[in-house]
Amino acid sequence: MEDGQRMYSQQGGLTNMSGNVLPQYNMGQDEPSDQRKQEIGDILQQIMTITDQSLDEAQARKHTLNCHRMKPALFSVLCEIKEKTVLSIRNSQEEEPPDPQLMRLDNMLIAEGVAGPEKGGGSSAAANATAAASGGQPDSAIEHSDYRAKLAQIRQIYHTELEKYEQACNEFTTHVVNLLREQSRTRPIAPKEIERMVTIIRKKFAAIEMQLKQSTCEAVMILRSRFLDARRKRRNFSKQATELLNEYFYSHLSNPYPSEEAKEELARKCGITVSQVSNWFGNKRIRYKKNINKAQEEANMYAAKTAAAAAANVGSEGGAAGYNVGGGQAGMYMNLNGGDNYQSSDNSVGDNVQNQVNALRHVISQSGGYSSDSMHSTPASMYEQHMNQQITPHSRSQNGSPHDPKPEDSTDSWCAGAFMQGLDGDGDNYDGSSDEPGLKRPKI
DNA sequence: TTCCATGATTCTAA
DNA sequence: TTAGAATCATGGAA
Repeated sequence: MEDGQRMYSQQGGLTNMSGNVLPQYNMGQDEPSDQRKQEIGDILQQIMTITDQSLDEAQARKHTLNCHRMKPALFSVLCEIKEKTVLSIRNSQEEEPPDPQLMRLDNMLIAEGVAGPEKGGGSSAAANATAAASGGQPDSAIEHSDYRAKLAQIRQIYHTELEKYEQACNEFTTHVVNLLREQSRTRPIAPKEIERMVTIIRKKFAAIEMQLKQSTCEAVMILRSRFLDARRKRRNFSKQATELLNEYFYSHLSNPYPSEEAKEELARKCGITVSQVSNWFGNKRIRYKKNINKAQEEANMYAAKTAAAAAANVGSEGGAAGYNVGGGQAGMYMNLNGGDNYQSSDNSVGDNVQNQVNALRHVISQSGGYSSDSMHSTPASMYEQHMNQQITPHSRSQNGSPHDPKPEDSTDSWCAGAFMQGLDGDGDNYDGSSDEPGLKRPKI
């Protein structure tokens, strides 16, 4: 109230804090100046001591003050002072830009389908996420619905809490505004000051809102990692898929790097993604090298299996059917040498093709298909000759990846020479890869 | 419960 | 960009 006392100018008029003379309110021009001073001094004194009085006394005093004829003038002065103060505070608090962290949280919640419009939000986000992670696995639908349900639960909790928060914020703001308006009857409170108070309250509540959003984001992240993390949802490939992959691998043992087309074909046949095919071959190569003894057993098994399958196929179709082994797993295996399935991209011939050819020769000769001699006068013989010329260690795949194993070192890196000797028994190291695109094993 | 197989990921090098 | 290597994490058999 020191300020109030300073409001008196030495000239006897009311001044504001800047020392400007304030307008003379209806104080009665005929009253002596000393008396006016005395009255205002009394009012100020009463205001100063009002807090020392009992509640009843204060109420009575308040009423008296409210009815005092000088009250409006004094109130105006105090309002002006307050306005100046509030302005200075407000000027120091410029409009702040939106909190970037809050914006990030908002964006993420919208992207995840938790915030924003319900229509398709959570479910479509879940669908996209699961579709991306599942790679078309059959059980993805179950996990998708699970994920969707959990996401919907999070969404519901988030919206409930947000509603509570908004309600609490509004209630508290209304309460404070009403309180300030009530108080504005007895003390100068400018509307701008009330606005500022509302802003402060909302800012405080915004911190709570941020926590809510952050917690929700964390929950969504945990949900995603739990449901969509591929490692957690690893499933072994079907037996048939593994068989197909192994057949391809062991038939291309000297150069087990399927081209993109071959990968796509394998992926399609195995019901997995191209990435999974790539992963499988990556793992297979490294694990084959690490445990070559076991791998040899496996390779022998596949070679025998393939030869048997081919023999059965040829036998069932009669000798004239010859090399048409395009159907079935064995067919795929054999077709690697020039059939329809895998040859088109890299023209590589199966490493153990010699075994197969020998087996086929044996079976076909027994079934009267053709003799060893007859082969030399048929297109098959040309193919055979071609293959026999391909004794160069290994070919690179046709797509020419910079990391394709070089012919010189691929044998070493794969120990394929020794392994193929184990398979062939004749040390042929049969690769049969062709640099001539489009050379296909003709049907006999 | 333990151990092994296996699919996926990450990092590094070429 | 791809392959190799190491590693992680899970599934499944013993």
